[in-house]
Amino acid sequence: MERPPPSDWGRPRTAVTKRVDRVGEAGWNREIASRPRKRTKAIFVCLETDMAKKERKPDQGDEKLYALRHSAAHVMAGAVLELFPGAKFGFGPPIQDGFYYDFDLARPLTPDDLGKIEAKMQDVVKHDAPFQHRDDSEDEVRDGRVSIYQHDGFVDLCKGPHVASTGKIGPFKLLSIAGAYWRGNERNPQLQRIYGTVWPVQKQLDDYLKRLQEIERRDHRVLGKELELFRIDEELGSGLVLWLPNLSIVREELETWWRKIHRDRGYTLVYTPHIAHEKIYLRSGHLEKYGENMYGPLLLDDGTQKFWIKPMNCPGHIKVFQSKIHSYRELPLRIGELGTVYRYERGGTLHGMLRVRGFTQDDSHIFCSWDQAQDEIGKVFDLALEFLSVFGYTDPSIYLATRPEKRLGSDELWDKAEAALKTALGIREVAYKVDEGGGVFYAPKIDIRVHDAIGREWQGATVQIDLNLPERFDVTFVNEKGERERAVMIHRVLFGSLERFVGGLIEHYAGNFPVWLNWEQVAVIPVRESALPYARDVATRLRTENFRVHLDEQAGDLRNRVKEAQQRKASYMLVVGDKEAAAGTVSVRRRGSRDEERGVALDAFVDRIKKERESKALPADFAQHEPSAGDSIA
RNA sequence: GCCGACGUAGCUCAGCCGGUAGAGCAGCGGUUUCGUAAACCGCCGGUCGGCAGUUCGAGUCUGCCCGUCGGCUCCA
Repeated sequence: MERPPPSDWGRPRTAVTKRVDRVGEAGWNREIASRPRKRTKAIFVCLETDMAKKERKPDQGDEKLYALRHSAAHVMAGAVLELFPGAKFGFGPPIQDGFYYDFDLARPLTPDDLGKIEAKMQDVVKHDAPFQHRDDSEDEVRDGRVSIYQHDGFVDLCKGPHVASTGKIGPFKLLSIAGAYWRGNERNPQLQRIYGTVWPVQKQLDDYLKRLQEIERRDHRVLGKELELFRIDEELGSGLVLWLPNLSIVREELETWWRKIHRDRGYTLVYTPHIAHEKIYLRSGHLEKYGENMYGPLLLDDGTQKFWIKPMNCPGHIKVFQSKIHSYRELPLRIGELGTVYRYERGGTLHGMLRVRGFTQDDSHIFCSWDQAQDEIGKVFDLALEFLSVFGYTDPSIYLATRPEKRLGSDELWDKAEAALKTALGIREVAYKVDEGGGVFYAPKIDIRVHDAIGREWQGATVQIDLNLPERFDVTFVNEKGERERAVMIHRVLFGSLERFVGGLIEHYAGNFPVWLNWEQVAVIPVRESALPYARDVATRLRTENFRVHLDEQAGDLRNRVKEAQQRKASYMLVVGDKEAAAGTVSVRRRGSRDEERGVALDAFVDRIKKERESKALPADFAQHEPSAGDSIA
């Protein structure tokens, strides 16, 4: 079946086309043409547009890696063209750890094709054909200069840089096939994208592939099954998470701690309903702006009453605030809730616990005056950093996301809000990057992104100044002059959603939770039946200290029972036999370790694990890996 | 939602060109009493994602739907 070509592709020609209409947002405007077979197989035109002149993105690698990835992408494109005559080409940029290239082909690619393409690429690499650069061409182009790279019989018109010759391309591997919209716009036709990776030396490729395996091993969906953490049941509904008993314990601990740190910081914790009358979502603008994602309506009283399931907690918190008139003396008023919301996300976007349809936000709305706003933002900011560091997330980077093109509220308000965020960051002297236009339609925001144990970046916390709802709901307080004044509404989350956060934690810890969160803090394993009474005493003692203990009463091989405790990810295994019973000691073995520490006094152990629990210490088997070596060549 | 792949017992997977399901682990019942990552024997367990269709006959072929996975788009 022939798919229609992307709408703004050029017609095949015998020479480089001169039709260059406009510069796309993606930066590279290109036309495709084909030349007589023998000499030239395909031609790309890359104009030097503003975007093209822009610096490389940091994750595309330094200049050498960029060239390597870029060159591999072009060699791949050449190989694809040989195997699929008539193939058309989209973009093929370097990306973090590799490259991709988009193609329009007569038939869908299969995994087998990847091997064939790889083989062709190997041939080209063996050939060691030089990448030749020409700075102009015989072709007319309205604006910009044409820059051509050529290797073998294959001509690329693009800006480079490339490696000197195809032989300089290091070990590579094609990884996956995926669909991708032409120019990233979902109204456009879809192309087939091949992802690949390439490295200067074999060891780096091996390391990278090992890292991919490590990521797979940590996948929260896999660990979620193995450790009985959560389940998503088709019959119950996709995107809806069942927290199994083990993970429920983790959540309970997190929530308890969350409540404590919020009460300590002057937050008022509330509960609001899960469904609400249509009126409120008409007023808030949610139905208009967000209706497609909302569950509902629920029709009652013959359809005259409409209710919707809440997708956000803000309207409820505003109603809490408005339950009485507030004096400036009461501000800032910090209203917080572990608020469960439901959003109908498109099917293809769901992903384990990281992208679901029902989730609980640790949501807070801070109502204050403009004078107080930057101070409040600063406090949230400090809290967020403190909070994230407890989990061992490191190397936070801060982004200030400013007004997007499509937005609500006057420029004057946006100026004020952005200024408040900036000042808060400035006072704390933190380095931050500006994400121009990255704000949401109703608010500029500060995002905190952190790195996990294997160097991946996660969205940590976000702070926004809402410019929409205070107006719509006429949220006010009484100022010192006795006048009603518009309140500022700061919206913030720390976890984001508990589902996403905990899903991320599973991967971050690789299932090895610290003592304070672990569902099985101690496994008590008697060597044989004769030690069972003592084992019971040990378990009882620990339970008195509020530890979660698994007492292993089954008969069987000790080795096997230790293995099972390791597999359940118990933080500690206490093996007790007749010797321990006589001495009042335990033999301590830590999760992940093959060594045991014998003859530890029970009291000493209790003391140790209590300290570990109270300090929320990261587990001994937690290792912070180096961030991806990926972006430069040492 | 879109492109592609996939969907067999609680889990991981086998099942050749269509002839009416098989293993390991888990579970259960025994046996084993054993000092730190898999003791032995037996048993139970499957509307082969769902609904249609082709066929004498479908887990195997076709269509639609649901779900999952890799991405795109979107996002907490």
